[in-house]
Amino acid sequence: MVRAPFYDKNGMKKGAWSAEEDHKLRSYIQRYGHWNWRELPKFAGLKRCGKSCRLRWMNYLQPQVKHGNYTEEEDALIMKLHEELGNRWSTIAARLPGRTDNDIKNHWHTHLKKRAKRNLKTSDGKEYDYTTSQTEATHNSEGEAESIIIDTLPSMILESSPLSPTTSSSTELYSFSSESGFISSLNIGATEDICLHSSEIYEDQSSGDFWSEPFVADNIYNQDGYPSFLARGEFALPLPYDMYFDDSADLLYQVLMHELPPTHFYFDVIGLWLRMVLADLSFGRNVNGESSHQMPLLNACHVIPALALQPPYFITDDILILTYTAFDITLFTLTAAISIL
DNA sequence: AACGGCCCCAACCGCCGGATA
DNA sequence: GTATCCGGCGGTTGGGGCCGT
Repeated sequence: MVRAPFYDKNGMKKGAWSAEEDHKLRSYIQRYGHWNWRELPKFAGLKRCGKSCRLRWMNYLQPQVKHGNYTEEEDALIMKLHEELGNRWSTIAARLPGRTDNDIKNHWHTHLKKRAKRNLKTSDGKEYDYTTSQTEATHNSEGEAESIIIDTLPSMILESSPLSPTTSSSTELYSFSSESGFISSLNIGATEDICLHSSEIYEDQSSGDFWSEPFVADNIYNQDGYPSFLARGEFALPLPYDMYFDDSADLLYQVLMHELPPTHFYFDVIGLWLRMVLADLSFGRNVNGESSHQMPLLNACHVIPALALQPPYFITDDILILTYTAFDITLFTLTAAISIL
């Protein structure tokens, strides 16, 4: 029924999606939203292009999406709307909750197109009375009228756009994690996990638990959503604060490289996280410092708590905390903790 | 049972418009 | 004003499944 999976010349997987891929994509989006389709597969641990991920999510994985089993009233509505709008499938889909443009398009070509032709012929020149058909169809067996719901179902998924500055506070971002109710199973404190090199971390994406598992450390945040150790002032910047205001993630990464012993086994892992987060933040704001619709704060949200997670392992007496405040991400302060043993 | 053709639909592709740099 | 990026849209395709011969 679907195309056999294969890899293109760029190493991107194409063709049918596996259950594991579905699980990774669904888990990631349900937890962090889709902030940038092109970047998303990297963080979700998928070897797919962003477009493919978007398509898979929009047409198949979204929880409110219905498959098949078109009702008579849905068929009638599609035929009526198609007569009015033509092949504007997305517009038609917007009028049918739970149905996607692709699904409606397929349904039209495989079922309704023939029926429309047949209706035109059998009605002997008379137009098919969609209104009558719909009215009849919307009465159930008890004779009570059922209205066709036009409004889109409220999505349970946190959408990334538009993410207004008002909703961009760190408090709300962190509470998103908490309200989702996921408990971290990331046992990063275990010796065998700590000793992973960053390249192994990347490779481990396919196993699921590194990137796909949530990072939550509720007890380490104060009521403002900041890490409690940060609120207590238990940090110091190794360089003038202005040094950290820069668009370049690489620059800050270089600072870290200079400040920290590169042989430290934490360094690769945390440096990698920090690099990714900073790249996201740079990417997510425009020249005026305004957050754009592509703001990947949700991604930052899922990375940052991890940095302060498991206090016995990351919060030690010898700790370096770097604070990077994006210009107007509304008091959102990115804090990375680098443990130096 | 074997074969071939059609059906169905998930997924791909190319293009477009809007936003941003 | 122009270039680039990204998401969205609609047309098309690939191939497994079904059905008739």
